[in-house]
Amino acid sequence: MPQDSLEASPSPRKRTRAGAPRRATVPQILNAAEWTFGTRGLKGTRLEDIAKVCDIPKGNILYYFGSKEDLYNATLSRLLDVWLTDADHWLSSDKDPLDGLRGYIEAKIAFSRARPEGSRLFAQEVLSGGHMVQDFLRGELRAHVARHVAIFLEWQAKGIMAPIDPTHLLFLLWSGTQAYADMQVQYEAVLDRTPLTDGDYETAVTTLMTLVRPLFSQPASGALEADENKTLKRSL
Amino acid sequence: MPQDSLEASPSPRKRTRAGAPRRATVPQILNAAEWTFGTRGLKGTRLEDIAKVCDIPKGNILYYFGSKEDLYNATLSRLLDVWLTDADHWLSSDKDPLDGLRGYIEAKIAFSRARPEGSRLFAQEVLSGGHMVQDFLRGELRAHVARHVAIFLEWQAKGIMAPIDPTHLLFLLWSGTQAYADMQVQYEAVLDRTPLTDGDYETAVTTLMTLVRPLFSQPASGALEADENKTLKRSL
DNA sequence: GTCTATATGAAGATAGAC
DNA sequence: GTCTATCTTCATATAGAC
Repeated sequence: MPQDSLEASPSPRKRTRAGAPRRATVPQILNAAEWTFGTRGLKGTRLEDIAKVCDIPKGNILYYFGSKEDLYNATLSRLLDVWLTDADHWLSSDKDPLDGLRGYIEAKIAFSRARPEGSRLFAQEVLSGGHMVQDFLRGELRAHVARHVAIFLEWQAKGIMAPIDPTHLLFLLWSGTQAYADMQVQYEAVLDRTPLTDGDYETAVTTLMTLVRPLFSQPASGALEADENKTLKRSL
Repeated sequence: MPQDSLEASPSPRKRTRAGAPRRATVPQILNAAEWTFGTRGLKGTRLEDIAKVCDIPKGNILYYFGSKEDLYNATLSRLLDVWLTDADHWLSSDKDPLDGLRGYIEAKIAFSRARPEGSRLFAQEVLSGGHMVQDFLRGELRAHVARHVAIFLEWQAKGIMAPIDPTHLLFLLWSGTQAYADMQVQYEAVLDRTPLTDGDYETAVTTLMTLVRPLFSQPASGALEADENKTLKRSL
């Protein structure tokens, strides 16, 4: 029940069996809120818009959540919960690096495709200064980064990964994958396709993998095709 | 006078020598608007905020620009003008690919650093559906992409560039560089530095170059350092 | 041509009905 | 416990003063 943590629930004292409408409505509101906040921002969103999507009177939203800002926070926190856990387990020091990275990249791209509004919501928030997610950024996210950086460093210590700044590499993986949600309309306009196709998202993964692969190559398989006749052993 | 194109100037019929306050005030307003719109979005921005920065009464803004939306459009269009021209000349088929790419990447990062609000303004706009920049996306930007893609394809035809999707590679260059403006607070939180240092931005460039370099390697210089003793000639 | 006081409208929150 | 009518605030835009 991650989303309940921030919810201003009006005294759920006695374990009432009522609240059937509540259990149905609250997640519905959160979904609609994620969509609307993600595309229109906090200020750009009217509670009535969310209400209309849910087909409920706008007052009800303020009944379930105390205020517009509270709803915004609840929506954000539900999102952040999914986020990290989703891609976190892909990278570990014992797995094959390239397999792990491919899984990570595919997971991030899949998220951008499946829940673009979520990605956009977070982007909107960070873009606007990220005041609502300061704790998250300085806490959970920093820990998440530290874990992944440690893995990269381990690989580099073992000599199986090229010397590249681990943190900035992560930044590039984030931005490259999330942009397929955040900059979606830009990409659609450039590619002249709405929506983007399966093939487009596959190409996205392939392109990222092509850039990442040489970091692990002995020496550089895949950079140029049809070229397997080269020195395959490295100095280590 | 790019910004005048969208400006609702009230009948500048007779070539009046007045407008001295105008010439001083209008750019000032546009600068303040770029900042405010970029960090708070269209809806999140109050004309009074912009007015306060410029130290003028808020009514004046509506005098110079017809409406809030008109000011927003003017701000956007001034930004887009700078944008493409800025990095456009770095890539050309006769230059050395890696030099060109380094120039391009450095220019984009420099822009992210020098004018982060501008980058954020554009990001906000695209994130929100990009309705105000549809023409730009489907016109100038698409042409810009076509030019660069053509160069990449030429390099690939010559066999000096690895087979990677040119458009998606561009996407990654954009997202990777712009994120240093758009996701600035996130990066600052992760790196625990505010603001980011010269070194951080240098590392950003280096990291991107490390990923891009193998695309042009004979066969893969730079992927792992201290390893210049390998086959330097390719099959072509 | 430049600036200011006022009107108009919209959206969030509250209090009270069911 | 759930929902709705009303209040209040606040920001844009207008009209008119200087």
